[in-house]
Amino acid sequence: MADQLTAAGKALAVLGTFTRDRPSQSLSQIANRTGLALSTTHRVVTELAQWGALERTDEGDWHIGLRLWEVGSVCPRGQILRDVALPYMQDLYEVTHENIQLAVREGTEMVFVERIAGHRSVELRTMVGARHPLLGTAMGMVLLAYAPNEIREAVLAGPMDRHTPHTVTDPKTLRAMLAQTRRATCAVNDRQFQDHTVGVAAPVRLGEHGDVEAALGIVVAGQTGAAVRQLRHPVLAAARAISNVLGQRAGTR
Amino acid sequence: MADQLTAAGKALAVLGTFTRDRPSQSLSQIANRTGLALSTTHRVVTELAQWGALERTDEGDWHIGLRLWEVGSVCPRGQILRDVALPYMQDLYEVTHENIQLAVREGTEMVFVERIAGHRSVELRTMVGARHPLLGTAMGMVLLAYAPNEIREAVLAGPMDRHTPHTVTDPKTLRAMLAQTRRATCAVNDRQFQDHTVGVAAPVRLGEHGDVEAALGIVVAGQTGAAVRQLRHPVLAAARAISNVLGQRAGTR
DNA sequence: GACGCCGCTTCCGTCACGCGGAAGCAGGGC
DNA sequence: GCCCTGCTTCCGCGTGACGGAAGCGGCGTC
Repeated sequence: MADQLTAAGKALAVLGTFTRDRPSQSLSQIANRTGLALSTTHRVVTELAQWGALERTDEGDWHIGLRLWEVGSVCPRGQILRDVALPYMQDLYEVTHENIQLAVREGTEMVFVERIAGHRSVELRTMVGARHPLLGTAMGMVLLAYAPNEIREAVLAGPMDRHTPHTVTDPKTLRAMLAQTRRATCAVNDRQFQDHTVGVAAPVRLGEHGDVEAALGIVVAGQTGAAVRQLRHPVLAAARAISNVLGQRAGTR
Repeated sequence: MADQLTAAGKALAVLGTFTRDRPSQSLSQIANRTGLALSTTHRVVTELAQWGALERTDEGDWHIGLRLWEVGSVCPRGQILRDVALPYMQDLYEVTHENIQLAVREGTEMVFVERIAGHRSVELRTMVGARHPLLGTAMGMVLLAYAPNEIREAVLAGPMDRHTPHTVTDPKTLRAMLAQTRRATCAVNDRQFQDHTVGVAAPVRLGEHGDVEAALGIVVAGQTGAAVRQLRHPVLAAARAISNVLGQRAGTR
């Protein structure tokens, strides 16, 4: 994280050092990670805190402030999307009691925006706010299938992680699966990411032009075949319902 | 929103102009609201966009970017609290099918952090990310009951909105209600905010010292008396469960 | 209790970076 | 074609940001 030397850039660099794994850190840790001088860091941090972007713990460490969360929650592809989708994810969860997830594509990755995980569902590795590659999951498959060409090519040309023996890494097969995803308006991931778990995902359209930028997915344990195929309809219906609400909103804005 | 004249401050001022009601705006709108010169605004906005804090719509308007949402989601009292609480709110919702809400206190107000609202529940006015005064709601009563003295005094001395004929505005009565809230570890709001709706709320403890900084609440329509009293136990249990998880987390951090 | 270490805070002189007026540009309405 | 509005780019001036260094305070050590 080199110094671009612009004042606002330093502030953003400071904010960027906070992650889910490192939600709070001391002044010198921030200084180290940003490469800024300690005194500079101090000034920037103090100013951010004054505005409410950062807060201080009793121990003197710093963490992201509620004010910044509030502003971040105005993100159309973040909290606002989440707010619209949650009731439908809710319904879906109640029927299935499995993990329900919502993600948006950001470049060649996806960011998890919402997740409903009751106590009875499979334990998942992903977290809200986390980034994840597109390959290897049903949600990623959906996002990739409807992504612009350059994104698709970049991903298919890039490195591919093999998570399980079932992970598909052959570009030709992947292309066929993407075509199939577009045809069926939904993707199924059979143990490609984790052994014993199967995912089903469907596209959510947002924006004025109805572009697909989000995906709704469900993850279930151990089942294959007919049981999974039955999940397609509720998932598709929920995704379509969310898209409809978003479309209406865009119109009335 | 006067100019404090510091560079980072201008960037923050720009971010601060985005609200739920105004999620996207043009360059000149931002310039007007911040009081910055157009060229300055342009430079700042461009830089924020480059980092990912802002994004541009096809129409040329600006809105909060996903990157900022990601950073905001690292807020302990925001998304992280939400992630811990959601499964329990989930369970509570499934039993009741009523609105379940989570809020944290920020000064003399509260900020809604999470909300589960199925299609069958009462329509509420509040939104996730919104601020709200403490008086007049069960959740606010809980937050006020456990707030530092100076906050409590400030609120009781301040102006009080009367929402319905049932709204309590007498400081003496309010003090008695706060004491009762602490005694019962939960608050009940009988039609003080909206006619025909009743709220029940319980404290959530977070932070190392187990301070109460959040409240879990439920809002139901039309009922009073015994039906409401029965809600106290599940709400209390859920709030306690969330507090426990948060306590353990703080220990292992 | 004195010493030293470490991390945070404050100070201040220098200098480059941010500032905003003004000019240029693109769209679109009359 | 003209004007008007809103966005973008340019550039010289002056001020606010920079970071080295000194000061401070808490804590562990001898």
